[in-house]
Amino acid sequence: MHGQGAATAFVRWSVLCTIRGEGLNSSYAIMKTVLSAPRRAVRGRGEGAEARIVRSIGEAIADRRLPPGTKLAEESLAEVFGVSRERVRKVLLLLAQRRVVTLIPNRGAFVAKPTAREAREVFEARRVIERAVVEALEREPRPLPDEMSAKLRVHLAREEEADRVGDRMALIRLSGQFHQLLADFAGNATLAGILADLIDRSSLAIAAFERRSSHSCSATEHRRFVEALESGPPGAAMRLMMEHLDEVERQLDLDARSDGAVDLKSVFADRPADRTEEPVRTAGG
Amino acid sequence: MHGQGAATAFVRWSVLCTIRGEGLNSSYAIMKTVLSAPRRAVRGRGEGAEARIVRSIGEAIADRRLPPGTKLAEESLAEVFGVSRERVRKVLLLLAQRRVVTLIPNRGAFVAKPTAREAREVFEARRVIERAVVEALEREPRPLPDEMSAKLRVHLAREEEADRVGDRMALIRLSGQFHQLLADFAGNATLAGILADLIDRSSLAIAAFERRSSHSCSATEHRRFVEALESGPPGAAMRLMMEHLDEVERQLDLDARSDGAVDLKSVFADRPADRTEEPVRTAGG
DNA sequence: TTCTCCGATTTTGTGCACAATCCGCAGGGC
DNA sequence: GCCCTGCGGATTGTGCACAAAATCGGAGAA
Repeated sequence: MHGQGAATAFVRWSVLCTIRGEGLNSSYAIMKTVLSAPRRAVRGRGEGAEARIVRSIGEAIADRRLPPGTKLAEESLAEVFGVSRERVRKVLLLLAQRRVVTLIPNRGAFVAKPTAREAREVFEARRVIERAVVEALEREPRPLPDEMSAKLRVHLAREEEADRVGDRMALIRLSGQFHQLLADFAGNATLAGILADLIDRSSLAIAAFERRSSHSCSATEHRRFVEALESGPPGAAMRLMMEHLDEVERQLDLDARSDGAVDLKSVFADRPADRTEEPVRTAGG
Repeated sequence: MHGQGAATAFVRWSVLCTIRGEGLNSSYAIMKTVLSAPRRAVRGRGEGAEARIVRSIGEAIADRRLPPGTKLAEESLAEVFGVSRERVRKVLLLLAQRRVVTLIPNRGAFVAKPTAREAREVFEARRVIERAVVEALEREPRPLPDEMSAKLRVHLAREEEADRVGDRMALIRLSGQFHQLLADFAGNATLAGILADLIDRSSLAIAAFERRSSHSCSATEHRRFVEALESGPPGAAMRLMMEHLDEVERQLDLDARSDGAVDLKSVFADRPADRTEEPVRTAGG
C-alpha cells in the first residue's frame, strides 16, 4: 500500500519519536509502564487473549500513550502481555488492517501516522456516518428511551468530572466513547463498527496534528448536543453535531506543510538561542 | 464475536453447501476449478503474493463462485495457490476482518453467510456512504471531466455487453465495480475503501438472500444514473441512486423467517409428493 | 572532521512439527 | 429402537528453530 519512498520518509520521521532503550530490557520496562497490564501478569493464554491484546493496544493508541510513529516491537509486546510472538504478530496484523498501525516489511510495526490528507478524509467520513447516526436518533420519538437517556447522562457526568479534575487522558477516551455510544443507539451495528475504526483513526490524527494551543471542551459541546437531541427543535442536534466535528477538525494543523517531510530550515529559522533551551528528547537520550 | 449457538447453527447450515470430496484430492480439484489460477502455477512466493491471494479469493466470493457457507480449507487453498499454509492462514485472517469469511475456532474458515439483519445494515450503510459520494459528484462542475466521463462510458458499455451475452458472473462483478468507480471519483480514498468492503458484503448478502425470480437490470439503472449525473437536473442523480439501491435490496428475501434456523416443518408442509421429485442434493451426494 | 563501507547484532519472516480440538462412526447400555 | 460414550481420522492452532533483512557501531580513507 505504501510506496517505498513514503515508507522510508515515514521511518526517518518515526525515529525521532520511537521509544527505545538499550536492548530489550529497557524497552520492556517502558512498554510495561505504557500498556495497562493484563488481568494476570503471567497468564496470556486463553480464549479471548487476542481480543484483549487488541483492545489494550488500541486503547493505548487512542489515549495517545503510544504516539504516532512509536515502534511496536514484537518481542517486547510478547513479553509485556505474556504471550508468544506469533500471537502478537496476529494482533498487529489485525490492527494494521484497521489502519491503526503501519506494517513495513522487514522493519516492523509502528503506530500509524496519518497524512494530512488521510486525516481530512477520516473526518469527512465521520461527518458522513455521524450525520446518518444523528438522523436516526432524531427520528426516534421523544422523550428518548429511559435507558438511552440515563446512559447519556452518566456519560456526560463522567466527561465533566474528567474535565474538572484535568484528566486529559480520560477526557480523550470518553470523548471518543460518546460518539460511539450515539452510534450504538442508532441501531446499525455495521455502521457503528465502521465508525469505531474511524474514531480510533481520528484519535491518531489528533495526536499527529494537534495544535499546541488547542484546548477544546468536548464535554460542553457534547452536553449541548444531548440537550438539543432531547428537547431541542428539529435539526438542532444535527447542526450542533456537524459544528462539533468541524470544530474538532479545525483545531488540527492540517496545512500542506505539515504533510510529508518537515522543512528543517523553516523550523529552526530565526531561533539562534535554541541551544539554551531544553534539548529535544531524541532516540536513546 | 459469534456466540457458540450461532456458530453451531451456522456450521450445521453450511454443511449443505460445503464443497467436499473424499480426501484432499477431490477438494483440491474443485478448488482449482473455482479459483482463478495465479500467474504461474507453482510459484507462490514473492512480494505481493498475499495481496494476490486476497484479491483472488475476494473476487471468487464476489462473483459467487464461492457461495456463502463454503468451507475454505487451509490445506486446499495452500495447494491451489502454491504457498504455505501459514500464508493462507494470514489471508483468511484478513478476509475475516473484512467480514467476508467467518473463522470458527478449531473448525476453520467459511465464506460468510450474513444474517438478514446484517444484510439490511450493510445496505443501509451503503446508502449512507453512497449518498455522500453522489453529493460530492453532483458538486462537481459540469460537464464532468473527460477522464471520468470516458471511464464511465466504457464501463457502461461493458456492463451492457455482459448483459447482452448473458454473462451473469461478469455482470455481477461489473455492477459492483460501477459503484466503486463512482466512489473513486468522489476523491475520498478512505470512504472508497470502506465502500469497497460494503460492496463485497452486499454481494454476499445477495448470494444468500436472492429471490429465485429476481432479475434486475443494473446496467439500465446505471446508465440512467450517469445520464442524470451528466445532464440531469440537480438531485436527479441522487434520487436515481437511492432508488437503485432500494431496488437491489428489495430484490432480496429478507423476511424474518430467512434469518436463523430454517423451520423444516413449514418447508415440507402440504407437500406429500416430495418423494417423487428430484431429491435435494446434500453433502456427499 | 566527515563520509563511506562493512561486519556484528538485533529483529522480522517463514517453514515445520507437534499438540489440541472436532467430526463421524461404531459399539454398548438403557 | 434410541441415546450415550469412546475411538479413529482429519483439520486447525501454536511453539520453535532457522533464514533473511535491516540497523547500528566502528574502522578506515579523503
